[in-house]
Amino acid sequence: MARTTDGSGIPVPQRLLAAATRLFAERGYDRTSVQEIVEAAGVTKGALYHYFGSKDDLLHEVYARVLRLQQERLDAFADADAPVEQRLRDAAADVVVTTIDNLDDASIFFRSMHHLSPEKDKQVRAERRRYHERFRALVEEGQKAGVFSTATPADLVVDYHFGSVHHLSTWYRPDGPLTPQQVADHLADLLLRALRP
Amino acid sequence: MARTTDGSGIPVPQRLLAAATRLFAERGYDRTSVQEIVEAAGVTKGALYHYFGSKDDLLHEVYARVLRLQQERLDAFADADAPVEQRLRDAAADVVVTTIDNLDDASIFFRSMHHLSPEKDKQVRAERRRYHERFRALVEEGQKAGVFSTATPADLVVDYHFGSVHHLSTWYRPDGPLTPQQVADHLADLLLRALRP
DNA sequence: CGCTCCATACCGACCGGTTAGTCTGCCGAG
DNA sequence: CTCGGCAGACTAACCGGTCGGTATGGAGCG
Repeated sequence: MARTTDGSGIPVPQRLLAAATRLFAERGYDRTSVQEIVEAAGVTKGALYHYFGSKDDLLHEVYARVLRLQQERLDAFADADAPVEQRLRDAAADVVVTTIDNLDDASIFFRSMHHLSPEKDKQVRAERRRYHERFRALVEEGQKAGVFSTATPADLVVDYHFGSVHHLSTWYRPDGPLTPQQVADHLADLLLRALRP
Repeated sequence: MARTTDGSGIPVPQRLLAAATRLFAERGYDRTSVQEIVEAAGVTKGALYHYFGSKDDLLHEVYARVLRLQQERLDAFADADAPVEQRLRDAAADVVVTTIDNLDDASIFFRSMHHLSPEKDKQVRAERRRYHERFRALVEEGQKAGVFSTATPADLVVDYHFGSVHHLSTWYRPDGPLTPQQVADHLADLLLRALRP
């Protein structure tokens, strides 16, 4: 049996990341001590600093994972072979479902950006920008094709929708009346309805 | 010359609140030390703890101010003598303008709620709820009157719009191409367009 | 008018406690 | 024997909050 696992069979780095994610979402980055993270992961500081350069690194890893996941999904929907209305609707709904499925990541994402070191912050912003622009391109495509209204600049439309995604971690509760898919359908519908010519 | 002012003529408690607001928005609540606040306000800790019970109290004051302001404005627009479409549009646009005019407060508001003590958090949540429900009532009124679509539950519509307001502090820059009023008109327009039957 | 006295406003050294990060060394696998 | 993987005691830097002390303006009184 390798030393890198305990009874759970999950490697130490991933256990640390999972514990950090949960705690960051629960109490916030600054209110979570390194000691708490390692205790939750069942190791000690030595292990943490063996795999990660700093507490900040841990946060950055959370961001990197979320960004990679969302970008991949958006690309898949945007590249699909379907009318632009359908592709936008699918992408808009998917980001909602994915966000709800990873609400911890989402609340960390939007609440703790300012805790990243300047260089990591720059990197994260660059990746977010890529994501935003891919989404905007979808809106612009529909506008040029005449199926979406041009009354509102595409940038604003994208920020409008992401605002609601951003906001999810504030109000969505898994034990509420709506399933993630239902919320996603409603929010995507609102977006598409706002874009009707 | 009274001791409660320096050359600026602004009383100490307000100077402390202003300094705290700026610093909380800039670096976050936990990253702002009490020492930094009192230095920025040109006083010492003795003065701060003379007027405020704790650092937490300072944060609570920021929340109280924002909530009072927004609630007053919403009530005024909602009680106006105009068609419901107009009242909702005005209220939706106004909250955007007011938020942009106080972007520091806004970023603190949505990023630092979890730093409030449980009782203060409860109080703030209760006031937010009142605000949310007043807004929702407007949407429901329009839905019952048949001027708004009933495809989406009113609660979700409200969360959708507030998501975009919430999001403003992330992307809006005063030196950008759009004035606060233009952004507000666009966002209110998106809301009303999404609500077309 | 002048003197006393006190509430208010504020100062700043200090305290107990916490924190991120370091470092030395053990341990078991290959 | 060696080396990655980890333990855990340790440190230096803060941090929020306290507290005894000081200065000032005005109220009350003779």
